[in-house]
Amino acid sequence: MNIVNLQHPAFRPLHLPSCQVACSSCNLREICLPVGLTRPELDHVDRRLVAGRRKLALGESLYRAGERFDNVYAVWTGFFKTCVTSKGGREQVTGFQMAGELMGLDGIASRRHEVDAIAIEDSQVCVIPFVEFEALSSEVVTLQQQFHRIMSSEIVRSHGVMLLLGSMYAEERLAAFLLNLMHRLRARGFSQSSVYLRMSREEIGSYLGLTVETVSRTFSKLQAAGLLFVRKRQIQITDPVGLQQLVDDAVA
Amino acid sequence: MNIVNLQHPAFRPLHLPSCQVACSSCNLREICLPVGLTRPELDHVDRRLVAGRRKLALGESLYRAGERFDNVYAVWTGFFKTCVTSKGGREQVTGFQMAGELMGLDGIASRRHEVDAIAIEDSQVCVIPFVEFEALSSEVVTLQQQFHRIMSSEIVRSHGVMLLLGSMYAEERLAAFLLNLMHRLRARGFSQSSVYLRMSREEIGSYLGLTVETVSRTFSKLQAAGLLFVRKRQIQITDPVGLQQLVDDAVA
DNA sequence: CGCGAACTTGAGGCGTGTCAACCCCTGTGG
DNA sequence: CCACAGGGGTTGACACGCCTCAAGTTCGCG
Repeated sequence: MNIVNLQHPAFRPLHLPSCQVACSSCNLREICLPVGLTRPELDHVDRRLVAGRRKLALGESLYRAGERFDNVYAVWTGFFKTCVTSKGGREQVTGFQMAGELMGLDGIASRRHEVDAIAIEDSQVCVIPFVEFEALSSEVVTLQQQFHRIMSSEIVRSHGVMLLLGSMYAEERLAAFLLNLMHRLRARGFSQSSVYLRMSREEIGSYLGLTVETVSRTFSKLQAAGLLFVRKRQIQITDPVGLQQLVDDAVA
Repeated sequence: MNIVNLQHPAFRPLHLPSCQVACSSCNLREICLPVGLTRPELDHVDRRLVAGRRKLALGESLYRAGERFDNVYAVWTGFFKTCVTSKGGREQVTGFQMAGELMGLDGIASRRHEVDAIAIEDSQVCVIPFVEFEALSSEVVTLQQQFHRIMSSEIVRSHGVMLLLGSMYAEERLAAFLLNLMHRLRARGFSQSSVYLRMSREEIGSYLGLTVETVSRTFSKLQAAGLLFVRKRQIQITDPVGLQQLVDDAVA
């Protein structure tokens, strides 16, 4: 009873906006920013990068487009979406972020955030002051390299989304979305066949460039094809190979 | 006659794959990687980042998806496109790059290139060995910051493309594309109303998630609406404000 | 028990893809 | 010089996938 992980959300005063944080003792250190850091490097990061934590309830925004950029954020628990909004008021979800993923990179260029980041379930993030982080990453080479890899991955991911939005049918888009989600969840130790979706059909549709109705119909179609079972937000993938083929065979 | 700019393509032995290069004397230093560097910093970069140059003919590839990643590249002259190809063989243009813009950032994460980069006119690029660049950027803070800004900009740009692909009509997409192009050309001292497009309708269509025919029809429609004149690849923007409105008013 | 939010399903319309014909321009070769 | 082929671009007719609008279901909650 006295060897419980005090880092666990259940043992933290959740109403406080922030508290002391240490990458070295975080259960996410193998999939988050400090991947590959040696013990001394980790300690160095702990001493220098005194990031606080911030707790957000479902629907709360971590930051909004137009706000001043000071920090990047690592998701610790929970789930987020990021959206751009056009002048005409149209909204496009540009991504969903889960534990260990970085948010706020969009703000580095202009020193203002360019998207909204909104919690789609009760969540907690590590706050990383960017100026300090940049300084630290000059000293800790591995950290710098990891940061560059993360930004690069985000660019690669966006290219995949462009391909999806530019040239795939609804079924293919949804299949690609689900496979990507399962893949990321699996890397975090969750089931690779069953998910409870944190996002609404509306949000999925916005991400995939489809309407709610089309998303719903497409779920039904994939179910009818025997690839998965749907019940509201509970998804059971029954034929991952078939789903993957749907994505791969996308035209020719 | 003896104060000509010897950096100019016309005065260089174009058949050589590379030659000595100096950021400090490059006419692009104010829009390329070394933006904001002080004179001593520039000199430092010149000494350490002995990038060669590489010349490519129209249609040649700078790198291909799957190839090993060693360098990033700065466009010096010419024009490039980058494309992802799905397993099914579908191709999506993910961007067009012009003088001063960086290519190859997609390879940092996996150490393999994830897209094809292809010259869409005779071009020259500066070759920047990435390992050395990363080391140098630890020393020259301004360079590191500028690099982060560039990667961030690329992420922001891709979000804009997602918005475009996910929720805009053909007219709006083409208008947004043209305005973006004109904006970047203007920053390089070119006319803000007239362009000769380096890319085919096919390539524009791939970038915008449209077919050749729709791109062609949409050009005609914009011309009929009095927003521009088209003659093959020669474009004359006659009503930039109207074009901008088309983009801004995109739904509500 | 009733209300609202999220989701599903159906019917019909619209924007864009598909297919095909045609034009224009350029380069090649007689 | 003209004939011809080929690639890029334009235009039209039609098909089809997805959006729109509308109704109905399920579930949680006051």
